[in-house]
Amino acid sequence: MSVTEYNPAEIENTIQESWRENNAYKATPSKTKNKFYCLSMFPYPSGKLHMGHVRNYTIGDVISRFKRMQGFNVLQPMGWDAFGLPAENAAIENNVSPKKWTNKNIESMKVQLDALGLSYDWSREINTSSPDYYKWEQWFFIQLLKAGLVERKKSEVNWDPVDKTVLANEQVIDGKGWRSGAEIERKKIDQYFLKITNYADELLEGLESLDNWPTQVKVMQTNWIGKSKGLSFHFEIKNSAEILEVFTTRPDTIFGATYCAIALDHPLAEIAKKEDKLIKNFIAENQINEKTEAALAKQEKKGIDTGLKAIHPITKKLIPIWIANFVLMEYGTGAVMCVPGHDQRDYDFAKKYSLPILQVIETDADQKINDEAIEEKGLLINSDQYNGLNFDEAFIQIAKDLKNKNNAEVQTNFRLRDWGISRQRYWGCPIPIIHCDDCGHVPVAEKDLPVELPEIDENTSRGMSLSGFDEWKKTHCPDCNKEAVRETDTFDTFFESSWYAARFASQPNDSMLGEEADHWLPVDHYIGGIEHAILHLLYARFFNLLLRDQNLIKSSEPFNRLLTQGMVLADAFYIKDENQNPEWISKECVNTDKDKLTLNDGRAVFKDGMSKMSKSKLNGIDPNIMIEKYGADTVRLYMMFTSPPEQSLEWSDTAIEGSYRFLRKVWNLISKRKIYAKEAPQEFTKAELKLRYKSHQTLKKVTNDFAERNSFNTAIASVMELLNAVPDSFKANDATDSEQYCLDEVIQFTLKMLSPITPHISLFLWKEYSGSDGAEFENSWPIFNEELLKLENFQLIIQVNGKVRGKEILSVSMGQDELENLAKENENVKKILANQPIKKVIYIKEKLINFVI
RNA sequence: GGGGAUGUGGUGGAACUGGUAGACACGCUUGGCUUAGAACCAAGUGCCGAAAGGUGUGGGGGUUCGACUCCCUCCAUCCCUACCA
Repeated sequence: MSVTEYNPAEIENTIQESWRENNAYKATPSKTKNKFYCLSMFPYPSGKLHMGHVRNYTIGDVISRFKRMQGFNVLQPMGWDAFGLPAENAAIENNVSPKKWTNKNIESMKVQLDALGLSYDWSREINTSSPDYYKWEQWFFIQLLKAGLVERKKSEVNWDPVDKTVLANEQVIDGKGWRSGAEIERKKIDQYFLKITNYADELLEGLESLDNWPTQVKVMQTNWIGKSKGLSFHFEIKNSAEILEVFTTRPDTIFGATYCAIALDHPLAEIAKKEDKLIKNFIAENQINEKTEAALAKQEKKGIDTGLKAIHPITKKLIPIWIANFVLMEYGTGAVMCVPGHDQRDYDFAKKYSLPILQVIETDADQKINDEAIEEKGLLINSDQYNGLNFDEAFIQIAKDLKNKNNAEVQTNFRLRDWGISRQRYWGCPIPIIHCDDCGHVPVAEKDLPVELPEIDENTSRGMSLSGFDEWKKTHCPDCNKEAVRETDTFDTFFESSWYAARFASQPNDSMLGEEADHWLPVDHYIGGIEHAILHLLYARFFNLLLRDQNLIKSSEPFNRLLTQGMVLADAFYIKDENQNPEWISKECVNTDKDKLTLNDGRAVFKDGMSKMSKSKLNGIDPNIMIEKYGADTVRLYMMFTSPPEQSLEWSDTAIEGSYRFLRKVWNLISKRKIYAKEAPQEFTKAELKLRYKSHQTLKKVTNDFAERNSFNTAIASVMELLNAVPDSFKANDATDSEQYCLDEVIQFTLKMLSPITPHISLFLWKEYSGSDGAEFENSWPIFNEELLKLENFQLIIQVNGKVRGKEILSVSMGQDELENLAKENENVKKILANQPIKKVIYIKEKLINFVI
């Protein structure tokens, strides 16, 4: 065979063509092989693959390919999370229907994915915007409705009064509509909710079984669900028949309650504002128009006294009731008891409005509430009959005493709220409900499913919602056949992504899921961005329980093992405009002269450092261009080599050259060789045994890195080390038989170990090198020989007082006494010990000895 | 504000269970090859120091014979915060 240059484009086309022809990655249930379901979070079809996708899908593909080599029957599907806001925005901007826009994007992104050499079973492709898919979502919603897991209630949305449309949180910037710039209003409308709180306990307990999930994700979900035990009780109000219901997790601090705070729209606030103009003004001025949790928490805390006095349930003292902008009607009862001595938020508020602060908990004698609240638990003081009790004792006693007065209930509370699933949009799955004047809100008959989206008109209004489709809305009541109207809200797009994993496993035409679902489920390995740690992953776990309880699947958790990959970052550059504001520019426009960065016109360019690749910062790197330049194998190798998967990855134009160089090195070594098919030699020289040791040790490490640690960067580094360890003489033309045999071992292991990461070059070289058709190559993983890993000698590290002072190569058969004496005799060690008495000797077997003097 | 993470040479990172800090790469320096460049090959490369040696994992403190690793505290950056996906 003639030696040619490494030409990735040619190789990759050839290999990808052969995979396509052979239907190489189509998954069918097997009775002999164990199944392995590997899933990467499917993308929103924005039109262009970005480096974040490339990284995500490469990780999933490496795991899939490795498992396939280990003999598993692997299912790795891919599809499209096709509903969502960007399609509507594109429609408004470019006058193209969301459907056309989305489907075009899917087409081009599929080509891009294929160019990466990802081993997907495309026969299972899902497009969530297709009626075949969302039909079952609608059907399932109706089952949930029947099971009492759906609630219809009023809830607030962001209303843009100029564009006359509901806005997503990200479309509200500083309280204003992103297009209109109008002040956003809060509007209450009827919406559907899924009762995820019914499953709060099970979602919490389920986390304990997820041994192969990152702890951080489990902690985040635990905190998000936020289970807490507390006391629910009420205050009576002086000169009023009303009562004030509150919940607290710290009943031990009840003697420290010096005021109560209620929400702006609490019933008591409504009463108070009728009587007092100042209060009315305060409420009007403090209406919140941005309601994300972050925005609420950062706003200045303001309040006003209602003049109402609550009667402390134990001391009977009167304490004022304030209206406060940080208390929300939606959470709990919309009212809280405030203990400024032991809650920092209450403390700040009390200082601001000169409300009394009492200390009722003592942690140690010195700690006083001079500058801040004491939030730790301790013993009760200034609490009459409860003085001296600890938290648990006080909780029980106070709960009991209040209960006896018919005013308390021990309650378990969850921070988790029910899932609001209604969206006032066009490009989503229509909620299958019909509103009838006589029969109320009636589910669409199952025979009439799916409720399909209407085709869109050429000229769309600015705000996009189904409510504008008057003809489509008109229908008849499934119960009484009277004229009725359709529900015009669509599902939250998290709905689609909550069950796609199951649908990939089984997609019958006549039902939601078939028998094959339980064959593949649960997903064995799920890979996606850490940004989905809470919402998507919690909703998907919730849906899995719903599917189980509807007897559609058997497993209780959808994802056995989870890998959350970090973001892809790149350098971002900007210039300053006349107001010193940054104006982002693309890297291509920047000239580097010595240390100065400039534009062509000489203006100074500033470096922002590494930040997430984004459109707005113009720092995205186009995967296509990189694939054209270096080939998919290099891009994949770079992605896997340059950072551990969980961490963020910093793009570097020069570093990717290094990955390309390595593959060229592999090519140059192997492409000019043929397998040296002779019998194994009987004896090996020391140098040969050393290389064989390295080969098998590397294989052992790489196997562990792939299978257990998901540590691909270190796996690649060890393969590089192995190739570096081959002596030149072994590669020479006059190498001995046994040298060639050892080199063969290196080559075979190397191609196998690289195959999951760089599948094209590996398979191509294997075929050429072995002269086989490569059929078995992707289905077998080599086994290392434990015998070759036994060592006769080891290196002993000699420390004095924990500092390395010498190293000795010693036999593993040496006893500790002998070894200790030898260590003391080491020239440098001897000098430092200088005959001083040794207080202590610490010996770590075959590793280290430490003399303490 | 709350929750979660991250911080190691000029750069990306390694050190898996408390036991040699800097593997493997990128970059850089020197040399070879070349008319020249690219590519490739060889040697070197944490910092201070001529060397001996000292010092060094965001800052400060602690536990330990021994700390990148465990504890306390502070700082910086990133992610999520329920209608972006």
